[in-house]
Amino acid sequence: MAATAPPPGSPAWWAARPAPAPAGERRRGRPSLDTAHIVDTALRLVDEHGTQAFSLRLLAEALNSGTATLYRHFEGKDEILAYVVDRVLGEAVLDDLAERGDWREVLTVTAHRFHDALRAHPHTLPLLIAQVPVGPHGLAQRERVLSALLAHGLPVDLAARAFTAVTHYVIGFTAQQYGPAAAPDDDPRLTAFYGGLDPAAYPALLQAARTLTSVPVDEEFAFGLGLLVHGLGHLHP
Amino acid sequence: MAATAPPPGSPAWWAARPAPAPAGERRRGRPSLDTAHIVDTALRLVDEHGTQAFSLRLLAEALNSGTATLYRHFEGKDEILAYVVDRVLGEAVLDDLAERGDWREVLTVTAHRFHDALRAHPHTLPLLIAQVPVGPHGLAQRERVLSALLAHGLPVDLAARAFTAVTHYVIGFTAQQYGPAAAPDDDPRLTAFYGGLDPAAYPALLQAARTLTSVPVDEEFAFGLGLLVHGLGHLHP
DNA sequence: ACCTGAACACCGTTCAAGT
DNA sequence: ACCTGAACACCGTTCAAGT
Repeated sequence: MAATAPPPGSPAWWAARPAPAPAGERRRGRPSLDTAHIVDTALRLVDEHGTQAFSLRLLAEALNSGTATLYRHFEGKDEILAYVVDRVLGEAVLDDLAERGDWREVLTVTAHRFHDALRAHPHTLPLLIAQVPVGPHGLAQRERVLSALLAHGLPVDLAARAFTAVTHYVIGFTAQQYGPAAAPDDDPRLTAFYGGLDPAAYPALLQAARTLTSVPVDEEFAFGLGLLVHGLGHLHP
Repeated sequence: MAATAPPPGSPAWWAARPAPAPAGERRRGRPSLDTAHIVDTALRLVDEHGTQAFSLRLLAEALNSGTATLYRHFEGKDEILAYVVDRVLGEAVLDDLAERGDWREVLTVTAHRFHDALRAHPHTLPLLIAQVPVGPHGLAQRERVLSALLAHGLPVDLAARAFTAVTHYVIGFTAQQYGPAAAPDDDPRLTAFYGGLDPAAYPALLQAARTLTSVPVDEEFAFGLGLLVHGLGHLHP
């Protein structure tokens, strides 16, 4: 009867959490450590040291506690990381969307804000990918954006699909551009890498690389986003 | 002088590899294990057990060898996983792109093939996100697609940005839809999850969820892709 | 009742000892 | 010269012993 336990971060897993909406404290009365403080500290450590170097021992030490104590607040490392990802999504929530001029503006502003939030925490991107963003903050973001799109007259099916297309684009773009392995734009090693390729073997790629490296990344982000918004405008003026 | 070592999978790291183009064997003469066989086995294990459960001890056992032996072929776990990701990208390479009717078809076919390749190996998605796909197969894919787009008359700057926008969309979409934490479309727990949300707190989200769950995922993928291609057509007829 | 040191079974990586 | 068992310093997680 009891199927395999759902992986932390999946919808089924979040559904089993105490309360989807508020943060507050959880689990066994009023423990000595605040859960929000644990998540904040975990995010700071992931930002500073990366996912690889993040460990419960490191987290416990930063909290002046022991690893065993963490298990009184969370089920384990995966649960902590699921809350870290949701915390990052919380930074993408905008509450003035309804005041925007039209649905195009809502979508564009949402994408840029989401982009900024993810960019601020590049080491969390591989974690975000492994999860469906349906934690409390993820749901809040989705509700606000969809609500604003509907308020501006976009049909519900278009609004839903537009949200999916835009957020997926933002995640993919940010991950590739600012992910853990990405090089800075002006990294001489990147230039050296392309310069070291055989022009006979990669003619189109090298031609494109010359064009791309001269274009600011923000413009490239806006370009793809513009394609999506523009294409959508063709379906609903 | 010597900066910190570049992370495996980054452009700088790939640049330091022996040869960007061919596969073949590498490192210290002719070792007892074929590197391609190691990578194939590693991919199989990641597919079967997930990134989390994959370990060098598991890999060594599957190869009837010891973990120390693996270090005679690769620098470590990260390097093996970088090659695993590039191997998956190899499954997305198409070689009949030049025969397509126009650049729209090239882009659409590329996206679907990429989507299929990633979907076949969902556990590699978090790894792909952590990397810039500039291994041998990644470069081959990029070169072929760009070359076909140029051959069909797309200006080089549009071709480059279109490739980026489409691949990033595919990665983001596939990760969210088929990633390790994603639930199957028809998972009753997903329905239960949305059904358990407070309709007063999430009116727009629930309205959208009803629409979305009745739409096949493939159609949703095609929808976003269509937006990108259509938007691009507005810039270059 | 609540907390946690110390142990458990792992992990990636190294290296001296084998052949 | 090449290979690898066994060790090293970790890791996430558990639980009996402390307060």
